[in-house]
Amino acid sequence: MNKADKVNSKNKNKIEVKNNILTLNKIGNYESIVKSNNLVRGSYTVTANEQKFLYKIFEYIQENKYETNKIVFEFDNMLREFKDVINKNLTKKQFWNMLKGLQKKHPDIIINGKYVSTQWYRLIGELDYSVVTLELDEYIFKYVQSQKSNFSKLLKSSVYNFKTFYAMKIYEFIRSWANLKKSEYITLDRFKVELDIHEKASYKNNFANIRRRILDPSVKEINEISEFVIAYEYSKNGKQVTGLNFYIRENKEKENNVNDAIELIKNGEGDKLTERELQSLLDDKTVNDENVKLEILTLLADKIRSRQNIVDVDYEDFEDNENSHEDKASLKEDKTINIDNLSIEELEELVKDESLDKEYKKMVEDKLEELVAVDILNFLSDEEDVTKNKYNKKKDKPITMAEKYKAVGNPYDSDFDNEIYDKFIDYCFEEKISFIEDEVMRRILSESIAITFKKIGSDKIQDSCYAYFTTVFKHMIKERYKKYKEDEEFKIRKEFHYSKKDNSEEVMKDMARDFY
DNA sequence: GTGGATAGGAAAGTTCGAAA
DNA sequence: TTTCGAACTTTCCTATCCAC
Repeated sequence: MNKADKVNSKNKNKIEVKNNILTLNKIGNYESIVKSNNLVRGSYTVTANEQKFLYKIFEYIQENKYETNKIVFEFDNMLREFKDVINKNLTKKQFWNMLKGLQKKHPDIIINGKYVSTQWYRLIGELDYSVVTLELDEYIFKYVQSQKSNFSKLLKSSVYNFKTFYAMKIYEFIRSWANLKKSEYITLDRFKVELDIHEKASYKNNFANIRRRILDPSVKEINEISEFVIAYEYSKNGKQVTGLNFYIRENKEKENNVNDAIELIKNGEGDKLTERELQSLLDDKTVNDENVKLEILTLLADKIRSRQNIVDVDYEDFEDNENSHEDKASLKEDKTINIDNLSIEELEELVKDESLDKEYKKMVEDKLEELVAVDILNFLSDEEDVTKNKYNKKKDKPITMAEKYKAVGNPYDSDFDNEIYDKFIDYCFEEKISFIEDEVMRRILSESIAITFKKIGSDKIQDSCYAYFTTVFKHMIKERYKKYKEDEEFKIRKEFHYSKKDNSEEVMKDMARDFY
């Protein structure tokens, strides 16, 4: 046993002895905070730090077995303890302002089955940073002080580690259900009320925002930090989301994983851990061994260093490479003809020249493709400039569906020309390009191609039309690639498709569509 | 004070399903 | 079957928070 282990072991003994003394003296549960479900299911919003302060007050009441709702504490002591749980510096002035700010907030708590608006506490005393007295609302005090029935136990190791208020609040819901059930249904309306978002414009008729900003981040945080693994799904009435089903199980793996990981590090096998696992260990407050922490940091630094040297050769063709632009620029200088000022006809002549340098020829072809694309756009638009999205302009009133379909056509229209569309798909596949398929795009494509055929009908224009769409879709692919490159799902899909080892046309088409 | 992260609001765009 | 409004999703901009 090395020195650090001895120190840790000694500390561990100290903690055990302390806990035993507390248990014997029935002083209280030092691992959790208890909160009435009437408070848990109340309707209120506070900031994450304010919620942590409230937890601190509740903890204070329960540890010191308060009998009255006047809570007295030394300002400096409370500030020190509070700074420990929020993990950041806070000046006395900031802490005082937070106390005053929280006083002004009005939670709706459940009293006799009904929501009643109240305030958390009244702040008694002067601004001298000495002793502070908080006079809690009598019901709030009762809901925290008395622990007879209908209470939820909140683990300190979870609540003090959450970063967002919504994660804390949803964790409280889960805690209030978890003793009884593996899943729980809550109506969306009630969920909104309890999170106090029912009157906020961005959540009122916007379930996507609730998912994106509340549900998904909170579930992620709860799964990473708390003793639960949760998931949710939503139920609908027609199109309208009406309720949420939460699925809950205990995260037994979490504790085991941490212990296993520490064991690996101690055995000198820490490099088997991923960057994410190491980061998670570093953030884990249960990891106290300074030697282990140092080793985690070293491993993490190595991982990051090695990652930065990796070149993604598979996809570099898609990259916008600064150097390649410089190469092209220098290439241009070597030539006597500057292609920037040439017309389509001149470029078409030039591209026929077989003596051209291969790279220079590619430049000429690209330029030609670009000019043809613009030409086709102008041709298709007649007088209007279709490169500008007419629906992006701000309007006094929103465009109706009738107006929209009048402009781009109704995709359910029976005149929709599937034959031309299918030809285009084949062309895309042969050229190894893919595209986003949706109703409006489908219609625009079909119409554009049809107009081109009808007006000119020559093979040349047909090729130019394809060339234009190729340009557009290559651009779309490039944009999507940038997003996908950072996306874990992309890697998983890639592995999945390669593992299929099926190169049939159908599978390849599906694959292309999936990727882009 | 500054800059990055997060939350909120608004508007454009998409999808679904009810009604004609 | 067609039309089109309601609900949902995505995107962009601004405000606020928070760490340095």
